[in-house]
Amino acid sequence: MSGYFSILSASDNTRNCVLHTRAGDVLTPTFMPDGTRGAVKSLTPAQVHSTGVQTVLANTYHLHLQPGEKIIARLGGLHAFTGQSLPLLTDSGGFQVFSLAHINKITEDGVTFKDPKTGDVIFLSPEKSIQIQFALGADMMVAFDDVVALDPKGRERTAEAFERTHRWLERSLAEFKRLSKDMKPKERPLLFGVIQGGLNKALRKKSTQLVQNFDVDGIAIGGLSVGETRAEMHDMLDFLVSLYDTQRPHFLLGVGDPIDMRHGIKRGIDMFDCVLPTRNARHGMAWINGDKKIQLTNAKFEADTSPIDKNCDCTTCQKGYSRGFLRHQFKVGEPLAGTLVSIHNIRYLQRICETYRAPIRSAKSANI
RNA sequence: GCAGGGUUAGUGAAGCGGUCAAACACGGCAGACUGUAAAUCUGCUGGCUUAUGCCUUCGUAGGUUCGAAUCCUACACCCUGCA
Repeated sequence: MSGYFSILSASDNTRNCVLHTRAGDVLTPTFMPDGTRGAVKSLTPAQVHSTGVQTVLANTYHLHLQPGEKIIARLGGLHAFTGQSLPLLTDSGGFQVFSLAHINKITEDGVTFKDPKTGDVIFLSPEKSIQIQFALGADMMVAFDDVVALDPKGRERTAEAFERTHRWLERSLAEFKRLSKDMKPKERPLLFGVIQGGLNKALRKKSTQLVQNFDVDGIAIGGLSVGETRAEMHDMLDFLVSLYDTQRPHFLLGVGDPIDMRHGIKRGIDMFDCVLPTRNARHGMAWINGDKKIQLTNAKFEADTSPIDKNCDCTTCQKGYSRGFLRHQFKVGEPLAGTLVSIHNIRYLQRICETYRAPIRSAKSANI
């Protein structure tokens, strides 16, 4: 924790900070799109950049499986490989333990996966995950955690996953320190530990304290947006806000609905990542002013000449692509439609973050 | 001209006496999607209406039968051989 994180201002629990990564500074609050396999689906790095995004995610599990970190390292590391100069954050693969749950075995040592496509059996552990993330060349990393669903079956495992996540964090951090010990402070990546505990507040509180007792650079909140109701998620964010170490960044994993982001930002969250803006874009959904959603594939847009949102400053809306055009491209299966709406949706989320950044800064400078 | 095959809902295509308003696919309409096994998945898709209801449909017109998309006859159109 040596000067990599600066708080510019804070108003109530909404924060305006700068995260200094080895690949550049990131202003928060910020939304980071998911480029799971090395690309934000359907977008070029330049298109991603056009949305004002400052960081892109990639996934340890998926890239390990294909093409493998050795190939990526040979191709120059994640930045050169993906053509993305922005700071890159890799997720640990912990979420895949959860999302691919029916094809894995979890032991204390780690997790055994079977690739649903190739049948390849692979093993992931806290050490392995960190090693892969180093090999990939990530600027920010996430410790390998144990995520559980919030359905009845998952809830039975909440305590177990909670405890294991902390044991795994200890191992993740040890491996992280081992692999970064020869790096200069400004050259080393940042590591986020993950809070778990399901919807159990006592466990969540304990988890927050335990994770923050470790020498991790950032706090990630995991295990939310995995099937709970919006009220349950918001309630947990309300509960956690007073428990965070304010001197470290707070990263809410997997949340990217506008309403949830606004709720999170007001409760101390600095960073978000989510597949929602891009996945839903490919499925024809666009957010418009007021956090409302429109389904561009709907017949009513057939002859609609207006852009997705006339108040939007994204390149898709600025270039005047009409709803009617986008609907047509969706109906004929043209990938361009998903691309154009992905740009719009990511920009929409990024603009939400900017609206929470700007007022705080201007308020502060006004006070000065 | 002769012989054979075919004509089914928006399209393609099953069905070959009752359990057929008619499989399935596509198309159409709508919904879902929150650390991406996701350009995916789900529902509806003759009409009226929402009921274990009625009505109209399987090229056209007749017929057989308690009952026909399914059998018979004629006609129309299409395809393939032989002339």
